[in-house]
Amino acid sequence: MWLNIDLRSPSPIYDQIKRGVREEIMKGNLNEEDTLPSIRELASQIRVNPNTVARAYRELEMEGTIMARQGLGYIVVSNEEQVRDSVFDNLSGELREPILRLKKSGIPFEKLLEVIKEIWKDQN
Amino acid sequence: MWLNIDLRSPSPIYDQIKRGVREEIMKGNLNEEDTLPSIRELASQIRVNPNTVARAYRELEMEGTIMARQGLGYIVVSNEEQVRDSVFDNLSGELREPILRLKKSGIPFEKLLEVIKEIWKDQN
Amino acid sequence: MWLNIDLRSPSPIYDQIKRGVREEIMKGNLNEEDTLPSIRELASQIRVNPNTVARAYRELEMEGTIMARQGLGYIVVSNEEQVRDSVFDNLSGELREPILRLKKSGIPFEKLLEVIKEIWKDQN
Amino acid sequence: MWLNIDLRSPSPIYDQIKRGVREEIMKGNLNEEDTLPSIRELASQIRVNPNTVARAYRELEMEGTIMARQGLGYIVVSNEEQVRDSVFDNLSGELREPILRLKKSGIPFEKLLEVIKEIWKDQN
DNA sequence: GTGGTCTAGACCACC
DNA sequence: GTGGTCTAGACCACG
Repeated sequence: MWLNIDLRSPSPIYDQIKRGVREEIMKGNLNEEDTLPSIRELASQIRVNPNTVARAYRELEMEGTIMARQGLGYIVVSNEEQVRDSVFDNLSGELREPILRLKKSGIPFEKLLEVIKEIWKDQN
Repeated sequence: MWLNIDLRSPSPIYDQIKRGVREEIMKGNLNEEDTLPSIRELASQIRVNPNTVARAYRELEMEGTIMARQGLGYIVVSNEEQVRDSVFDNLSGELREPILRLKKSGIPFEKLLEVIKEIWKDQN
Repeated sequence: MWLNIDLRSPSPIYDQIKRGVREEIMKGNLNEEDTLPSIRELASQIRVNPNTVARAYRELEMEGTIMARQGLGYIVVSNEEQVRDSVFDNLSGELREPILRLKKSGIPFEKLLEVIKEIWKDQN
Repeated sequence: MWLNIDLRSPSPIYDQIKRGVREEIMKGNLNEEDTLPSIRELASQIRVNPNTVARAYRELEMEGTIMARQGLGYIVVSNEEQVRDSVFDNLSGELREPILRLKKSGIPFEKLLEVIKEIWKDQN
C-alpha cells in the first residue's frame, strides 16, 4: 500500500492515512477481506508515529470500513461502492462551508461555477 | 456592527471576527475611513476577551484590511472590491482540495454540480 | 506655519509636530524670538487634539528649542544652527539600529552604501 | 539556539525573538528542515512567557520563514538567502525616512557618509 | 478614552 | 511531549 502523506499539509496525519486507505479500496488495490499492513509496518513505511496509524485504523474501524481480527491485524470489510459513497458524503460536507461563505460575500453563482470548472480541469 | 459569533463553532473566535469584519465591508456596512468598534467595546458586545478581538484586528491590519491609529482606534483602509477579491481567492483555494479528491475518487462532474447547486440553495 | 502631519505614519503625532517645528526653524520660516501659533490654533489647523500639540511644545521646551512666555505663548529660542545640530544628532541616532542590524545579518558595507546613495537620490 | 533578549529594550520581546531566529538562520546555525526549540523550552530558557514565544513563532510562520508541524514543533522552511533578502528589504525601508529627513534639513551627503562609516565600525 | 505588550494559567487537538 | 486558543488582568504609550 502506497500512501501519499504530506507532512506539510494542514490536515492531520491520521486523517490523511484514513483517506489513503479509503482511496486504495476505491482503486481496487484493497478488496473485502484483504489484510491491511500492520500498524508498525505502515508507520515505519511512511515515517510516522505508530500511535498515529493506530488512531487512523481505530477510526476507520468505528466508521465500519475495516475491522480488527484477533491476531491477524485489520481487514477490509467495506466494498468499493460503500466507501465511495461515504467519501462522497465527507467531501460534500467539506464543500459546504466555503461555498456558503462565497454566497454570503456576494459572489454570483456563475463565478463559482467557473472556478469549479477550472479546478476540475486541473491536473494533479 | 453586528457580528454573529458562535462560541461552539470549531473555527476559532478570532477567525470568526476577521470574517465578520470582512463581511461588513463587503456588504457596504463599513466603508473606507470608517472607524471600527473599539477592541474593548466589541469584546464586551460579543462577550469575548479583549485579547481575542485584539488578535483579530491585528491580523486584519497585517493583511492590509484595516489600520490602527494612535489613541483613536482602527479604521477601514480597503474597499469592498479588494476585500471581496481576497476573500474569493481564499475560498477558491479551500475548494481546491476536496474537489480534486472527489475527482480522483471517480465521482462524475455532473454529480459534483448537483451537490454544489444544492448547497447554494441552502438557507443559513 | 504649515506642518505636514501624516495620520497614517507609525511615528506619534506629537513627534511629527516637534519635527515640523524644528524644520520651520531650519528653513528660516521661524526665527529667534518669533512667536509660535497658539496650541489651540495649531491644533485646529492640523485637525489634532490640543493635548497632542501641548505635549509637542512642552517637549520642545524641555530640549531648549522653544520657551513659554507668560501670556504670550511660546517663542523660539534656538537659532538655525543649534536646531540643525540637534536634528542631525537625532537622525544619526535613528540610523544606528538598522545599520548595525544590517551588519549583523552579513550585508557587506558596499551594498549598504549603494542603498544609501539610492535613497539620497530619491525625490520626495 | 542562543538568543540575546533584552527585557528592557524598547522593542517588544516577540520582535526580538523574531529577529533572533532570522539571525540564526542567516548565520547558518539554523538550516532548512531544522527544528526550532519548542515554545515552552525557549520560553523557559529566555525567561519569558510561552505566549510571547508563541506569538513570535506564529508571525514568523505567517511571513513564511518557519512552519508548525502537528505535535512535532516548528521547522525552518526558508533558506539563508531568502531570509537575508527580506531582512535587507525591511531594514533598507527603515533607513529611508531618517535619511530623507537629513537631506531635507540640509545635511551634505559627505557628512551622512561619515556618520554611516562611524556607526558601521562600532562594536556591539 | 484608544491600542500594544506581557504574564499566568486553563483546556484542547495532535503525535 | 508538541502547538493553538482563550481568559483574566496588569502596565504602558498615545490623544
